[in-house]
Amino acid sequence: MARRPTIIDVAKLAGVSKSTAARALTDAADVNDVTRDRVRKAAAAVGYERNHLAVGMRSGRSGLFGLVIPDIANPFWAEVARGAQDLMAENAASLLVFSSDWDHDREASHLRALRQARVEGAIVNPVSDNVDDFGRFGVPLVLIGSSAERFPDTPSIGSDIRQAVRLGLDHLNERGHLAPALILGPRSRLARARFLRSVQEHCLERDIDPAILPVEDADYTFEGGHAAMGRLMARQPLGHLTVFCANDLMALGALLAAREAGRECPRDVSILGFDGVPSGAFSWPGLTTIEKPARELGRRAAQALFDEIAGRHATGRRYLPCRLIERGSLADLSAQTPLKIAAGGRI
Amino acid sequence: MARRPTIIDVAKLAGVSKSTAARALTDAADVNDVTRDRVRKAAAAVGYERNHLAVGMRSGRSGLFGLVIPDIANPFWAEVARGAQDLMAENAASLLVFSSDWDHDREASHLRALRQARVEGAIVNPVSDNVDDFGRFGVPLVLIGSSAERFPDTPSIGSDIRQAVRLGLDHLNERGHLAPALILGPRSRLARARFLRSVQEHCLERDIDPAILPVEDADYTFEGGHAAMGRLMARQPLGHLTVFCANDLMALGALLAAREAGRECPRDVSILGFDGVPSGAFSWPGLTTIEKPARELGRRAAQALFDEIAGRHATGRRYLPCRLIERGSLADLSAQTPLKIAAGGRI
DNA sequence: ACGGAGTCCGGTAACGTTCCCGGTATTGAT
DNA sequence: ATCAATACCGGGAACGTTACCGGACTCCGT
Repeated sequence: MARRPTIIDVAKLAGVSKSTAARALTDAADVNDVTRDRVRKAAAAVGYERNHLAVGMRSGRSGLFGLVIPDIANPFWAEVARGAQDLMAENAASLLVFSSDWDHDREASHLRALRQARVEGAIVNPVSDNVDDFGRFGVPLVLIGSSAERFPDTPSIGSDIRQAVRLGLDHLNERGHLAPALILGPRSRLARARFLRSVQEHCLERDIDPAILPVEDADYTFEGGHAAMGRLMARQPLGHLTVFCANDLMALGALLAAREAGRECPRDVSILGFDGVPSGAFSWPGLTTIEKPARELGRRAAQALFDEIAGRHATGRRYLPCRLIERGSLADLSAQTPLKIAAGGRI
Repeated sequence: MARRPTIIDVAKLAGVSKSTAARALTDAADVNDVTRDRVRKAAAAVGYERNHLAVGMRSGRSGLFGLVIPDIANPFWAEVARGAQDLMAENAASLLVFSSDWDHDREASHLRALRQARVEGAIVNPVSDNVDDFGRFGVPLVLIGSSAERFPDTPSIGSDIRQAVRLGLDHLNERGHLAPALILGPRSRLARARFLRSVQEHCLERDIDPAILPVEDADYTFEGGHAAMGRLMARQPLGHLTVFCANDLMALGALLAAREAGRECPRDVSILGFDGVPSGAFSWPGLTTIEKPARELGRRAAQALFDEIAGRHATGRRYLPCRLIERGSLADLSAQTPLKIAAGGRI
C-alpha cells in the first residue's frame, strides 16, 4: 500500500523543483516546453494525481458544491439533482448531495457539513423558516422550489406556477371544462396558496366566480388524493366530474378512486395533474399533466451559482415555464356542451 | 466579506494556544474542563467551523466518499443513492454523486475526480470492462449491481437474482402458471444471462423443459417491452398468456401492448415484473413484481466500505434477497386448470 | 525537601499545493 | 564587451489543522 505520489515525487523524477513541476502541470507560463513535457511524462509515470484538498486549502477553491433537497429518491428532486450535477461535471466540479427529509435539524446539520467541507456554493430547497440560516450562510447560495419564496433576499429559482396554472386552465377550457374541482395540498404549505391564488386569478379573467369551484384538501400523497376524490364524488355524484390536482401523486390517487367507484376516466371523470412524474405515463389512462422543468431547474440553479461566484450577482427570483403533457385523462367536452357558460347563457 | 474564522482566532479569544484549542474542540484528553468550556464558548462566539480540507490534509481522512451510478434520475439508482447517503449522514461523512450514463469515458473521468478529491472510498456500478480501472483504483471500492460480477477480486453487492427468480416462478406456479413466456434484456448484458440461467435451473427442478418457454429479446425500455409483447401475442394469439419480464419498464410496456390488442390483464394475460419501480403501483392493474432492495443495497454498500476502511476485509460478492409485491397483474389459474402440466408432460 | 507521578499546556513540524520573489542564464542591442 | 531585457527555474512561505514532544505546575508520599 504505497503512499500516493505527490508533486515532489514528480519533480524529483523530472529533475526539477516542485515549483516548476506545479507550473508545468497547471499550464502556467514561465516553463520551457521541453521541461513541461518532461514533467508531464514524469507525472504520468508515477501516476500522479493532484490533491484537491491541498489545492483547495491553498487557493480557497475546493471544487466542491452542495445540494440539499428533501429526498433524492423522489423523482422530481432526483431530476433536479441530475440537472445540477450535469452542469457541475461540465465545469469540473463535484456535487455533495444531501436529503433533508423535510426535517429542520437534518437540514441544519447538512448545511453545517457543507460549510465545513468548504463548498464554493450550495443549492438548497429550504425547509427551515429561519432566514438567518440562509442570510448568514457565508457561501453563495441559490434556493430552489416554491418554499424559497419566503427568502426574497436570496437568489432563487422555481417553476412558474402562474403560467402553469394558466396553461392547465386554458387547456381545460378548450376542451369544455370550465369550472374544475380542485384537490390542493395542506393549508400550511406556501405552494398551496400560490396555486389557489393563480387559479382564482385566471378564473376571474374568464368571468368565472372562483367560489363555485369545489375544493378539497389533501396532503400531496397518493392516499390523500384518493380520499379527496372520494369526497368530491360524494359531493357530485352525477355528471362529468373534472378535477385539477395540485400534484401528480394525488391525481393518480384520484384516478384510482374514480375507477373503484365505477366512474371511468376520461368518460365520466377528467383528471389533470401537476408535476410530470414518470408514473403518470404508465397509469391507465395516461395522466394528462403539467410538467415542471425539473432538470432544467437544477441546471439553472447551478448556473446561477457559477454566475454568483464569478461576481455576476443575479439576486431575486427567477421562474421557469412549465409544459403541458397530453395523455389520456381529459375528456373532450367542447362539442357536446357548446359554450354552456361562456358568452352569457345559451344552454 | 470577512475571512472565515480559524482555530487561531478561537485560541486567541480563549487565551490559549491553537494546540489547546484543537484539543478542546476534538474532545481529546489533556485539557482542563474549564479551559475546554472557554474554548467552546469562544468557538461559538466567533462562529468557528472546522475546515475539513485542512483536517483531511493533515489526517489523510477527507470525510468524503464517492458514488458513481448510471443515472441518479433513474428511480432504482436514486434509491440506491438514498440508502448510501443515509449511512453516510449517520457517520458524519459526505457523498459525492456522479452519473456515468453508461459511458466509459464519463465513468473514467468521474473516478479520476473522486481520486483527486481524495475520497476515502467509493461505490461504483461499473460500466467499464477495464479491470485495471478498479483493481488499481487506490482507494477502497465496493461495486454494486449485476455488472459487478465481472470483477471477482473486488468486493461487490447485488440483488439475489436466483432467489428472485425462484420467488417469481414459485408464485407463478402457485397460481397455475407453469411455463411463462419471457421478455429479456439484450444479449450483451450480463444480467440477461443470469436471469435466463436462473429460470432454466428452476424449471428443471420442476421437471419443465426450459426450451418450451417462449423468449423475446428487448432492451429494458418501455417501448422494447411493448414491441416484444406484440411479438409474443402474435406467436400465441389464443388462450391465457403469461409473461415474466426481466424488468418493470418492459412489463409496463407489455401491459399497454396487451390492452391495445384488446387482451385484458389479468383476465387474458398475466404479467410479472422485476425491479419494484414506483410506477408499477400506479398502472392498471397494478403490476405484480419482484422488488430489488435498492435502498438496502446502497446502505450495505456504504457499510461494506466503512468495514473495509476499518480493516475488516470482506472481499467477494454478497447477495441481498428480493421481495415479491402482489398487485393485480396475475390471474389465478390454479382452480380452472388443475395441474395441467405437472405430473408428467401433457401439454 | 525531594523525587515521581499526573495534569495541563505551548511550540513546532508536517500534510501537498501554489504564489511570490529573487536568482541565473540567455539573448539582443549598443 | 557591457548592459538591459527576457526566459526560465528554485527557495521559501503560506493555507488550517493535528500529532508529537517537552515543559511547567500541582500534589502526594517519603
